Amino acid sequence: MKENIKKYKLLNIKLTPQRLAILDYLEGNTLHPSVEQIYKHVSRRFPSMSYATVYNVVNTLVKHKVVKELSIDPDKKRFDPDMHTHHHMVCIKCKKIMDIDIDYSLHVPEQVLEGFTLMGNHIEFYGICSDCRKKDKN
Amino acid sequence: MKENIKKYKLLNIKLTPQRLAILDYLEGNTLHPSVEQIYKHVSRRFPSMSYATVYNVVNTLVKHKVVKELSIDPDKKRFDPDMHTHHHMVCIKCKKIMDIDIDYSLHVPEQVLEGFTLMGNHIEFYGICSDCRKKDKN
DNA sequence: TTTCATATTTATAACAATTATAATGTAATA
DNA sequence: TATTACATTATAATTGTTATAAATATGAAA
Repeated sequence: MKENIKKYKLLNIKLTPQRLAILDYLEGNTLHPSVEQIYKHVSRRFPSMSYATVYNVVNTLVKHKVVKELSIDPDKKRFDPDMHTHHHMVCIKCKKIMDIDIDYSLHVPEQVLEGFTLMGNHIEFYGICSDCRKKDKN
Repeated sequence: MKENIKKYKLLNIKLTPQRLAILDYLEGNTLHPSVEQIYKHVSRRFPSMSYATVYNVVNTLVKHKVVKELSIDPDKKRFDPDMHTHHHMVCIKCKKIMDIDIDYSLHVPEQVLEGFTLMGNHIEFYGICSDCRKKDKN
């Protein structure tokens, strides 16, 4: 995608085929993939790709605020290319993560903050997705 | 604490000194400690305590819904003995986690859920705590 | 273009958090 | 107090992630 080439130019970091492939995979991706999933996908067309590169690239993208690191899944980091404020719905069975694009304005009173400087919030809704619900009936 | 002895009896699991020591440490604890912190504290009075035991006990407590596992800190699991619905404020610098006891009633419309069965939610407020803010000024 | 300094990729080692295993020890019950 | 199932312990194994260092590729300048 040409858009992603521009994106890298704007970041003033070197544009490598590996970086482009990873950003292309992430762009518009709502699966909230882990490093493993990114590696598995991208290495199909890019057999020389190493896990280290995926970690490097993904960490670079996070540092440059192009991608968000999610700590919803306690076992592994997952990544979200959608940088605008939104929330997530997580299935406690299959760990699927879905976007929730609702604006909840959450206020925290000064006396609760006690000097804490608020920068944002993230809501995790949890429950069981319809797929897992169906499987349960067996 | 006698309360915690009762708690174990109610769970119908064996009451061991290790389990009691860990639950005693967690009870009323608002530090959201990691396994390492639990180990370090409890092993002071209990030198034979092993990391494996802390993991075992803590996982048992989570399974029996006496303690909650938090995946706020991407690097390690942290634990919260407060089982009533509440939220957290996390410092992005020092990873301190503080409780937020405000009831936000968050509604998700049916057409967004698409068959997902909601069981609860958890809000993570993030920012910089007053301690870290002070240190920054140096 | 070609050259060059620097950043990136790669393979692999190291590390940290967590789980699995197997031997030993202990709590609850009869 | 003897039995038995379950817990603890030490340690090995596993998994996710970061660090290292050599080889390579990129972007910019000549």
